[in-house]
Amino acid sequence: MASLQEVARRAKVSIATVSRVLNRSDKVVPETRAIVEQALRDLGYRPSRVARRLRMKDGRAHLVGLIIPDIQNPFYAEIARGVEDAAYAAEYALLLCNSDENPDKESFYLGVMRDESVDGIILPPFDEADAAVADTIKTGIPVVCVDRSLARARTDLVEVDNYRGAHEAVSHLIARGHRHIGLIEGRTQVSTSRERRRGYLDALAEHGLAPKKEFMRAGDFKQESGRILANELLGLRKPPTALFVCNNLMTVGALAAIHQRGLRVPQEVAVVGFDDLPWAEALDPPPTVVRQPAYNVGQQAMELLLKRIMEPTRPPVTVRLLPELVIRRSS
Amino acid sequence: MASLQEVARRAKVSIATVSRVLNRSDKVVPETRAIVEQALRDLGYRPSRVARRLRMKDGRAHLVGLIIPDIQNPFYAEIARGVEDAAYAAEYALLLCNSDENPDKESFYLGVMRDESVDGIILPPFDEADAAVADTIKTGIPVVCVDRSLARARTDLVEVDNYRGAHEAVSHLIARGHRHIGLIEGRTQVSTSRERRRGYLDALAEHGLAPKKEFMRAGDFKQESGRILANELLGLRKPPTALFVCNNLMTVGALAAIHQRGLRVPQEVAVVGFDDLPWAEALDPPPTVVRQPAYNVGQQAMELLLKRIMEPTRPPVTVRLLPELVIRRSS
DNA sequence: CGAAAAAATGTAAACGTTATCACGCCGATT
DNA sequence: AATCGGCGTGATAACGTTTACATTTTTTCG
Repeated sequence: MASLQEVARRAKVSIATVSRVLNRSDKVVPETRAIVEQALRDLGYRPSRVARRLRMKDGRAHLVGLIIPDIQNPFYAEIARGVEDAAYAAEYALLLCNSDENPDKESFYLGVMRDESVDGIILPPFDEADAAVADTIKTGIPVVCVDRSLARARTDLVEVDNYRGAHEAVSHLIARGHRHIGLIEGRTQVSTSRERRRGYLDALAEHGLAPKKEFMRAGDFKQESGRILANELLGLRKPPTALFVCNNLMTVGALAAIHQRGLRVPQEVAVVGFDDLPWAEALDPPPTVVRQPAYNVGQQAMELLLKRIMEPTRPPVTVRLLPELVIRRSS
Repeated sequence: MASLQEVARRAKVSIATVSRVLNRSDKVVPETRAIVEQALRDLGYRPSRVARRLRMKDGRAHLVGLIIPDIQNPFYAEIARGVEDAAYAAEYALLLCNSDENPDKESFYLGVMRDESVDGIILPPFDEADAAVADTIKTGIPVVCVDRSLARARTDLVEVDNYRGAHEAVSHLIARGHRHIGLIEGRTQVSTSRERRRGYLDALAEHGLAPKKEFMRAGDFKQESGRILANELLGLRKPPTALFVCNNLMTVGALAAIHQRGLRVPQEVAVVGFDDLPWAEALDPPPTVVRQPAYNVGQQAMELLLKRIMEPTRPPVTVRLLPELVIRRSS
């Protein structure tokens, strides 16, 4: 509440001097410095981030934005934690928003972030052609993409090797003797979905298995669609003996569908999911999954963003992290 | 990026006029209004929230802070969603931070929020005596407490009837025939913990059961402590036949401990947890829990905060929501 | 000792808004 | 005809910082 003005008055110096002792920039003679510091303490002065941000050019707001589809999805919650911890370590605050995979919300929040003059933004773009994000990048705000990539713009990117994860998962099922493997994928506009599908197809092909159209279903990443699609697949005349489900929520939905049909896992139908689940060990059965290093994704994204803020012209880099197949009892 | 200045120049009017057409306050003659609006569009003008916030007195930043212990805890994630949705509906942005139940982090973020001149703050206080929160309230920033209450300060509060929830849970176990019921509670400085313990004790007393010290253990709300304490209880010479576990993470930990010991649920040991779990249905077994209306807590907190922002002198209110006993297969 | 150089401090502009006040113009009132 | 109100607008002072520049004080040294 106390402003520079008041501190200056109390210390009987000019506001410039106070500002100087605060920013330890120019030299201030020890005596005055002491006086000013005393006044600072007496008044419990705290600089206004708002005024500071208005005055200064880019990159020193110590505020970054994070837009994620849904904080209730543990995958994104884990990313968020990674970002947050790295931000806190660098004394940055975080403006966190849920886009709900809704372009309008994403747009709204991108606008807010521009208008708040954040130092940078971290997000998984809605899809490869995300126009709102492209526009934001044009304004010059540093953007780091996580999880999903953007087709046109060249930004820093932290992604996971989705192809490899899917390939390993499906190879694992094949190694377990499965020949009829169903695929439940997410929205196909999203780059990760397509990579996972490629991994699935290639793994099949490498083992001389022909993909079947009717075994491949696309959902929307949500639990309910996992349930519905698993039901469809298991309701076929010749159903698959194994399911590869392309994200965490849909995996839970698929398991629910399987339970509902009274099928035993993995004896009657095996399941491998993408994304680990926080309480996987307590699930029935604990599912085999492709675990993404989500915390690292967030952490590295924040570190990349900090680097870019410091050095805006640095050429964009892509960090590709490796997923890990965690074999539990559903396969 | 375009400022009022530039718009004014292009429309050949003063910045005051531009500001007027933006804030539709004073009258502007239709002709000039049209010209200005055209200029606004041409330049793609967006007002700077930062400048606006600096200039205006309290309550119009359209920015509120939310501090929660851990976004990875589904209970808080659900609260956060409730807050976020209500905020978005009112076109407020959210500054979200994790305190990790760490007073220093909480303090840091409270500071950030002061310095950002947020319109208000929503949080579960660290404990009843939370000094950092008390100080923040003194500065005049509207604060709404959720989940936990504050001893001294009189703030708006959205809480859940913890006593009742615990009472119902334990009564349910007693009705199922249990006479030896263990309690795994959280940090006892937190008001909710004590209320839940009261509910436990009263339910026992009402059925003529004497509480046993050795059946009551206090943890720190985290999964690991649930595991450890459940192990302690089940390792007693005469172990309890049922466990009442006072939050979600500790419930998962307790279930893990039980599995590890090879005990069958609910035949050998029954469990009732506090807080619902998002994938309860997929857990083994699906646990009986006291479900808190976390989404509503968040939503109502945000609405209360908005009211207070509009009317700062309104007397504080307490909203008490009812939990619901969801009986599944662990009891 | 005095002038120049160096160091410390002060002044004021700028950041992008909102809001108060003053100004000019026009029709209406005495 | 002089005055008054009202209305639309423009100038300008905040808000709380940082910083370029101006000014004052101190130090250096011939």
